[in-house]
Amino acid sequence: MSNAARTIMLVDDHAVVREGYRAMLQKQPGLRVVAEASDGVEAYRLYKETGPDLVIMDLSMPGIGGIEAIRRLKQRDKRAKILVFTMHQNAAFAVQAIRAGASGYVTKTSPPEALVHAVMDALSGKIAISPDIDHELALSRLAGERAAADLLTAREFEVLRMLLAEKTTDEIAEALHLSPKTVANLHSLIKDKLGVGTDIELVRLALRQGILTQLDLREQ
Amino acid sequence: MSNAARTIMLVDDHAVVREGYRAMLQKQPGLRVVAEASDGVEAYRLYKETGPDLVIMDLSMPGIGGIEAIRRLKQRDKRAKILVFTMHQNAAFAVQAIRAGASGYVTKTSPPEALVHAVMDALSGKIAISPDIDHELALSRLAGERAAADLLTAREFEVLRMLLAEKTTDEIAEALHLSPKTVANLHSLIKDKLGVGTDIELVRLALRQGILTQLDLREQ
DNA sequence: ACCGCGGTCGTGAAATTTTCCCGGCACCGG
DNA sequence: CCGGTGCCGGGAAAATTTCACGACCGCGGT
Repeated sequence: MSNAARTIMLVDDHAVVREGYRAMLQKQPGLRVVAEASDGVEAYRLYKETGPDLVIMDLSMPGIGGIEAIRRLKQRDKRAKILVFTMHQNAAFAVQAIRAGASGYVTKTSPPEALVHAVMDALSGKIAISPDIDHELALSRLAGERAAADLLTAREFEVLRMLLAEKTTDEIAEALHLSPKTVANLHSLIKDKLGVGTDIELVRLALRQGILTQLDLREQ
Repeated sequence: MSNAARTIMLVDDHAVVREGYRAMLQKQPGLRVVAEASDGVEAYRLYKETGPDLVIMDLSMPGIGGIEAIRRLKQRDKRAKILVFTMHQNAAFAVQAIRAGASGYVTKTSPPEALVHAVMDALSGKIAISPDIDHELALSRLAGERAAADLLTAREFEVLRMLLAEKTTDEIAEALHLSPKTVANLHSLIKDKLGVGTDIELVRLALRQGILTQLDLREQ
């Protein structure tokens, strides 16, 4: 064990949560919080300045989301260690985060020890996953629910995104320079591939898989 | 001012957030956290035991949600003071919470002082609303977006709920002992009344208005 | 009692959309 | 070159959505 304290940066848009992190982490000797950010771009800036040993990051944040923030941090510093700590008990998010380069995924419902434990794991290079997420992942595998992104071609996925965001078939057709007919065909094909019967199921699936996050709904 | 410390109960399913509350509140003299609960039923039990001056409560919790928890607490003790502190920057939730009897609604993105301030307001009998929610409310009024529940008749609302939850028109028809034709008519009428063109917009509206919460999506 | 009104339920027919099957085109690996 | 796959759209049948209409019921006012 090294003598020097390991440095940590906190990234969460809720001040109260950052306070909570601090209260939990400062009980642990050998850890020191050296920076706090409330969104992705601030996190990037502060990372450059302070170069912490570990970043603890939430996923849902204004501006660029947590996933994108992870990607950018890893792009800048391949060895950056980022532990995701979020309320989303959603396997799809965990998969995305790990793919983006996260060193671990812990949900906020976990007991305080779990966070400390995960921090230690991450610092020593291990990947830490919450038991509840492990379970979710296992379930989704068992259910054979494949990720929409894997199942659909790029074109189909694009149309799906627009269906969820835009309004009518015709608008999508114009935006993509396609015949309305083709969009309708794709719409039908997508539902077929994803195994849903109605548009409402489609939206629900998209939400489960994190294609459409709640946050997206508010903007528009 | 009374000499005795005002007592507070924290209700939030995320341990880290409760830690955060504590760190923020203990800086304030005259406040004392006397109980912590992680869900609605536990909150109810502890309220009976400890009878705090103020309850700080999150909305999204396992089991009975925060809104229902507020209702039950107020039912037991009409004078209970409950301050909602949540991540949901959603006017519809705020309206529901206040109607259920909450003494205030503050979002987690608010600066720490805002929470302390709201706590003081609530303790002195005032109703505290976050500026961002005020703004949301104003916007929704301006947009003339009426609550779906007000706009629809009981029957229509029932069908809407089932559309969002169940699957096909035929299944709803059977469950409600209606002709499939009638359900289709209602479906059409609902979209007309709510001013949406597609089912996808319908789901998004339902999410905005809190008719369908994200949590509902996971269960089923 | 009578009326008007709003909500509910259903029918039928037209308009639109969804679905299904098809062919053409381009690209890629064997 | 050929088979497989993705992409783009046409056409026609099938299903759904929409619209107009009528009937019933409960309710309050006159």
